[in-house]
Amino acid sequence: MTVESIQHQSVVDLLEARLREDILRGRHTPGTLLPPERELAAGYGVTRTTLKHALSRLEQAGMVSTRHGIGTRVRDFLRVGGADLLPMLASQDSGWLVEIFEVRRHIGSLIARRAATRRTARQSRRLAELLEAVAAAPDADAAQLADVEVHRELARATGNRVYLLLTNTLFNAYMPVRRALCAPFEDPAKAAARLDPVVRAVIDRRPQDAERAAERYLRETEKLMLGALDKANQAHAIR
Amino acid sequence: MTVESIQHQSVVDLLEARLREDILRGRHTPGTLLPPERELAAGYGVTRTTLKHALSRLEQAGMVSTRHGIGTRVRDFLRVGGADLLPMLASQDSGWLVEIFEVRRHIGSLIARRAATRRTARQSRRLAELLEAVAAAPDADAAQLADVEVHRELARATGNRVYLLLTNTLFNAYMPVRRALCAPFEDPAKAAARLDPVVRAVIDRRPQDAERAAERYLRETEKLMLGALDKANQAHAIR
DNA sequence: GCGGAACGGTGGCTCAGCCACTGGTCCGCA
DNA sequence: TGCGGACCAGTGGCTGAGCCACCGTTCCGC
Repeated sequence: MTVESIQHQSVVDLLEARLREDILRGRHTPGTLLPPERELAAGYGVTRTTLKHALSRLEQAGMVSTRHGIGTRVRDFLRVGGADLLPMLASQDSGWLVEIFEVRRHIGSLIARRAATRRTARQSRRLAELLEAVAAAPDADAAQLADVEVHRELARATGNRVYLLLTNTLFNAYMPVRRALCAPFEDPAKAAARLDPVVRAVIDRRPQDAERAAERYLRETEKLMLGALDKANQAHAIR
Repeated sequence: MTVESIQHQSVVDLLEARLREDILRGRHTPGTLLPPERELAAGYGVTRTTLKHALSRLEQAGMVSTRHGIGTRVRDFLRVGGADLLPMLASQDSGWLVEIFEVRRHIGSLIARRAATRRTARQSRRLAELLEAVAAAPDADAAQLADVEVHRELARATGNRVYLLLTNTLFNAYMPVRRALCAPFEDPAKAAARLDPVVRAVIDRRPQDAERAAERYLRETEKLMLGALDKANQAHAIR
């Protein structure tokens, strides 16, 4: 049993999730003012202090903006929000996953190409090690996490720290739902074999090949993930 | 003088900024526990409640992680953090700007290419309008904001909402320092002229041209921005 | 020797209250 | 009648004290 599987949902966490959901579902329209804090807190059955903690997080996430003496306004977050909204959007509506994967594919290819021209010797060694770790993973879950590490190292090998942060953002986006997406890693050895051409091309400094291999790898992985997801959804629908 | 005339920096805002700075400057090493909340609050001269608001934001930003009964640990945010850290990193150290621009160039080209194949008729019209708005901007500041709108619409024209969020993230990263980067927009008409080939190629559905034009536009703009920044830094150093 | 109870320390959350900011109203003066 | 300033009601900002829940350790009794 891993640490992350059991999340202690604190009151603030729950409240935040609920507020977010109410906003995403359109109960509070973008552009309008939320009810006063005292009223809202009473409505959700919590203290104003607790409500403020939750609102404060939503504000930092860019979903609402608060002004002293005025109130709290729901922002048009799809217009001005950043990629850090993705985790909550993805767990709310799986339509986002398709779009996330597409972008991941494009950017992943970019990263692989660039890593192939910039990687250091040390990073080559590390990539080889991490690929080994994928193959040696005891189960799908561990393989999935090991796979993420390989991609993090690829991003690091671009020599541009922003690529690493971007990769993290995209991974974070499907971390909350990753359990449903571990199909490609059921057989860790095969997963490692699919990933191998990418790592090899980067180590051998073949940018074009690296780009193509990454594109291919990401496309295959995506297909397996979404295939499993569809199947699950169908089973769910039948039931 | 009471408060900063323009900025409404609340206590929580200031406290958050200060904590962040202390972490970024290495006063609290990643991996270690922060002092207990009661102690930390006393140290900063605020209530525990207020401190918690600030910590709660930092936690959501991925810079610290709090566990009940244990304490608050400083996370290795460069390893696991997302792109939403960029605004604070960029305003802390201008070295980030160079890397942000590079990624912006790569992804901007990607977006232009894709927009050229996917844009709708409505989006074409809107792009043309927004380009007009850049040319008609009264000053550099307005031109810069109008320019951002064009890029947002380009991202929207990819048909993939994740690209819009990503674009927002990258823009947000240099929004805090954008005043120092308005050099390319001193002459709004010229700025619009530089941007014109990109918009035109997208409207005409010429993906390859759009990609190249975007690459070129972003490279030029970047050069102007960083050139102005260097000059400012030199002047600053001399003084 | 070992298992469970107790303890000290930590964060989670509540409560009641006062302060500060905003926008509108209303009154007094010209 | 027009207008400017004082006032007021409503809103978020912040406080301080307090209690609860959780964790790791220690210590005691079996």
